[in-house]
Amino acid sequence: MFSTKAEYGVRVMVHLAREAGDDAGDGPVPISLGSIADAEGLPLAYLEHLVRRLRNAELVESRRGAHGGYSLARPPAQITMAEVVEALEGEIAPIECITADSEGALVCAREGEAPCPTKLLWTRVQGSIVRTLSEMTLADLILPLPHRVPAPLSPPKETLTA
Amino acid sequence: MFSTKAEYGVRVMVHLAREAGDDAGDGPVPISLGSIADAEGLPLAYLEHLVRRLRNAELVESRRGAHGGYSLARPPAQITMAEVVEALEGEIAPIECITADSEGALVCAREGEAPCPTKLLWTRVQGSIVRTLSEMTLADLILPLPHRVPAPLSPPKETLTA
DNA sequence: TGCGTATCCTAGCTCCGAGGTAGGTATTCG
DNA sequence: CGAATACCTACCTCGGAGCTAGGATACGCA
Repeated sequence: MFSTKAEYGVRVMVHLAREAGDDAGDGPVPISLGSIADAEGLPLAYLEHLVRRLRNAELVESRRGAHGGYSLARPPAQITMAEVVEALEGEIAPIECITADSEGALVCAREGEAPCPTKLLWTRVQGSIVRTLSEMTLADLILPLPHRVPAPLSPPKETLTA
Repeated sequence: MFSTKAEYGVRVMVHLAREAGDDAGDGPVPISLGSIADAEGLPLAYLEHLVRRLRNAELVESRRGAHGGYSLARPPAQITMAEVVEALEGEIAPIECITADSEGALVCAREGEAPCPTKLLWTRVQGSIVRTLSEMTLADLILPLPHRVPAPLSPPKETLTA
């Protein structure tokens, strides 16, 4: 479904949000990737690749050199998880057929031919994923909130164990 | 995200639902996989693998021999897309960490250790996917319904083009 | 000024699963 | 019987996930 890119990357973002050093006049104190890799038990060299994507998406900022590191580019509440996952995984589409045009409308690739009969299904799935990710921000993840929202997630009745 | 297994398999199911021969006293007239492969432009040998999963999940029934083939095991309205996708793809989980226990509750693997800080996120995504799939049945896909439901899927404002 | 610590960049490596092929056997109809 | 079909097992190939390696560049500090 999602790869470890999303998992690791989200963990990095959460780590940055939690450990955010106080802003010392000159921007927030950056956190080195090494310390994050250590704390999370993830391979540093691999995280470097992931964090690059986050930087390209302007979700984190970096300071090079000694005592350098990364910090969030915006307050956690202004970073949606859709942005984060998108930056890490690329465009979110349940199957190839569904993609998004320049205006954000969902379209079926192979337009012109017979549109895939199952378009409706994948469109809905895509929509529900993107909506769910868009509704959450980094701020929602920095605290271990047990029951923050009243009843947003009714646990699926049948989870369909294979 | 989802593989072609889901795509092809769903198309087979839709095809079966659409072409469903009249019940001729002795159960519905089965449709050969070959004709489906032809009509959909998909490789027959590969479909055989997929349809096996559908059969194991008791979503289709088969008749062997000449004039044999497959037919739906239940009326389309009683087959949820969650069942279909689950049969084809295996358990639906956005990342490894999230799985479902015997009672259908969502749990984080590596329980006991520090639970993944991002559990809340993946749990919600999983929930929204499963819910969406569970709310649709095969019957919803057999007609090209342009706007059947009033406003179930508000198109995501930003589709986040990479 | 030079050393240590970081980010940055490019290249490559390995392994596994997706996606498909091949070829056989069993079953049923005409 | 023989054609058509489902059923089963084994195999192949290729691309991407998930790393690793090694350097170049930038910054802080003694």
